[in-house]
Parts: sequence; C-alpha cells; structure tokens
Amino acid sequence: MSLPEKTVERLSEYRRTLLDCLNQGKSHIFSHELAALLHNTAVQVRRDMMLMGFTSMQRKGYAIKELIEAIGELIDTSEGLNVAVIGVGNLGRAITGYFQGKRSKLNIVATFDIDPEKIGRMIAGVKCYSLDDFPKLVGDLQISIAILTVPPEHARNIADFVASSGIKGIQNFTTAPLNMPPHVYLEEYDMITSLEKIAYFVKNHQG
Amino acid sequence: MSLPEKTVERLSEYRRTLLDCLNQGKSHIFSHELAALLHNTAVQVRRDMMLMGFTSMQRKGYAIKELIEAIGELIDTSEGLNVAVIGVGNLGRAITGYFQGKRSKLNIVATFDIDPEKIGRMIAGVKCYSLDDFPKLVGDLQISIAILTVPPEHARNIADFVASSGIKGIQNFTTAPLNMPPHVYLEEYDMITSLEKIAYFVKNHQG
DNA sequence: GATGTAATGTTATATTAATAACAATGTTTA
DNA sequence: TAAACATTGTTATTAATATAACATTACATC
Repeated sequence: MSLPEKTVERLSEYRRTLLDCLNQGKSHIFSHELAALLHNTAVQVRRDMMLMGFTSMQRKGYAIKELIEAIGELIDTSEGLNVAVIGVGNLGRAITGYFQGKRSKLNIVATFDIDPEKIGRMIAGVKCYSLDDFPKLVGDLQISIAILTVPPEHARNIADFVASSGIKGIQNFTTAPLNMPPHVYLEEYDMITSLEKIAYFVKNHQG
Repeated sequence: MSLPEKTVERLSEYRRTLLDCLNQGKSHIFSHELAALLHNTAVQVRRDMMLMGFTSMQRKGYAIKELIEAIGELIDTSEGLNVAVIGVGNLGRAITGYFQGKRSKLNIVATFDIDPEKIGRMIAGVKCYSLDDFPKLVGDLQISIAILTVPPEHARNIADFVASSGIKGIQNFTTAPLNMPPHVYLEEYDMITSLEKIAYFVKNHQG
C-alpha cells in the first residue's frame, strides 16, 4: 500500500532536482539524466517511478512538470502541513531560519520554549510561545509535526507531552532515544552518532 | 572485516547510554536492560556484541566499563579526530556550539568561511579562517573530517575543493547531493527530505 | 547432586533494499 | 521496410539488515 521509506526519501530529492530542471527550461528528463544529477543509478530511478506508478512518455523521458505534481500528490497535503519547533536553542533557531521560505507546503508556524526571556519574542519571523500553551496551539494553528531541539535530559518528558497533544509526527534532534506510541511517526537524527560513524569508517579507511 | 553501518551507529548510541549507567554506579548490564534504554531489542544488542566480538560475564551481563572501552577502541583513534565546519551560517554556528565539550575524541578545531566579516572571528570558541587557507590548515591542524554547511549552490565546488585537500570524511548538511571519490567517506543528511518523509507517513497515517 | 531457570552466543529465517537482467516498444537510419 | 538502437517497465537476483529460534552454560534451589 505505502511506499518504501527509501523511495519516499528519494522522491523528495527528485522533486527538488526536478524543480531546478524546470527552471532551466527542460520539459522532459531521462532516467539516466536524473540519476546523474543525484548520486544513484538509472535503474533506481525507474524502479521508484514504477513504485509510485508514474510512467514516461515513450522515448522522450519523464515529463518534469507532471512528475513534480505527482510527487506532490504523494507527499504534500492540499492544505499544507504545519510544523512547530520545540526548544529555541542554537539548533532550534538555525532550523527555524533554515526553513523560512524554503518549501511552501511545510511551514514552521510556531516555536516553543520554557525560558521567559524567549517567550513572546520572534525567532526568524516565527513567534515563540510558552510550552504550556502547546496543547491549545496545536489545535489553533493546526500543528501536526514537531521538531524537537531541547536539552537531552528533558527530551523524553517533553516528547511525551508533545505526543499526547495530538501531534502526528516528531523529528527528534536530541541524543535521547524516544519511545513513541504507534500513531506518532518518529524520525530520529543524532549528529554525534552520525559523526562517530564517519570516524569509524575513516579510521578503517574504506570509502 | 568491518562492521555493518547500522551496527556502528548503534555502538555509538550504546556507548552514550552506557556512560550514563556508569555514572549511576552500575557496573554490569543485561542485553534486555540496554535494549530497554534504547528503543530496540535484546537480540539486536546481543548480535551487535557478537559482531564486535565482545562477550559478557556469564549471568552478570556485560561489564559496562570494559564495553565502553571496547567501543572506544573501534570508533576512536588514540590521538582523537579533528573536525572542521565549512560555512558559518546559522547551522554551522549551531553545530559548532553543540559539539563544544561534548565528546573528547572528536574536536571541532576550526571553522571556515569566505565572508571577510566572519574570518578572524571566534565562533563558539573556535576560530574562523578563510576558506582559501583550508589546504594549508588541514595539515597544520590535522583535520580529517569536514562538516559542510554552506549554501547549496556552492556545495559541490566547495566539497570538491575540500576533498582534494586530503580530507577523509565529509558530513554534508546541504541539500545538494555530492559525488565524492571513493577514499572520502560521505554521509549526507537532508533536513527537508527528512521532514517531507515524515509528512508522507503522517499523511498515510501509519506509524 | 539433580532440576529449573535466566541469560547468552550463534545459526537460521524473514524482511527490506539495491542491483542486475531482459523483453517490449517505439525511433532513427539505412 | 528492416536493422540497429535507446529507453523503458518489470521480474529476478543479490546484498544488507532485522528478527526469530534454539542449544548451551552456569548459577540457584531443592
């Protein structure tokens, strides 16, 4: 029924690359061309197209505009998806700024913190609210995804609190591993682990 | 010969959790205890232990101190590994600050930018150099890993430049997909893709 | 000392993902 | 119009990863 995780990741990357192509005036693209722009193979591209049920124009390649739309239909929701950043430290601030104006269908609509100094301020154009008001604002602002950038020692509690407020997905940037109920889609990214992994493979020098 | 990627990732996570346990006065830990602290299973833990060739004290569980050291021998180098952050935007700054004093064997020793305003300044205690000086400083400061946080339109060129200076590993935080020679270990993390993936699975509500 | 038990290390199976193989189709070129 | 070619969609194979199954060990208890 639903697509493999890795395929979804690639679709997101395809779309971004395809938008560039469209801006350059291209209307169609071959599987091997798209593959070359990313770092994978033509077979992989074709297989992903097959999995999402998208077919090319024979001998002309894939119609770029249509493909972008097809990917959008899978990933985007018509109304767009609203995102909150929990924890306005350096990382939270950086992420909020990073996303501003990047993607139209994924909007960071609020940030949250417990520090009275920060509450009420604007962070890269987005207002910072008290974490206490989160449950109410989830409804008011239609927030469905939370990005967690709090100190690791508070991550579990805050994640549980956030999850119980009706959030559908959490992106965890803290080093604390979380345990979420099955109705919350959890994605974790651990910078330190990521770097230590590089260190291991650098040490055992195999690229 | 070398461990599977996923196992290496988990070893990094095990170690961090084990350090907490050690600080709490524990000396041994069972596979199911460690599994409960992270979000995986006892079998997975035992299999990882097997793969790294670490055995427990019969009936007492794994010796925490020894296990931490064993993981260290795999991941760390005795001299430590020096890391550079390329691109001192919000994200670069956040990452630099984030790592300060976190892990003793992975040190961010320099940041680089092309903006004359930033060059010479200190970023979270780390000096910012001109990117032009990178090849020289790689040798002087023994840098082996580069974290890339530059604007996506410059990512490819800068990555090639950085790779040709003798870097062994790159962590790419830009949205531009990179193509590196085989002797450079490349790890990519794309925040937007990550969030769009969450959006997809939230939309197709299956946790 | 025999029996039950808790935990391990390892082999076997299932799942997921990537790669390869190849027939089908339409285009070009002779 | 026939032959060669480029490109696709799909099935088949391989590789990587996670999960399950299970024999083994040593300790505790009777």
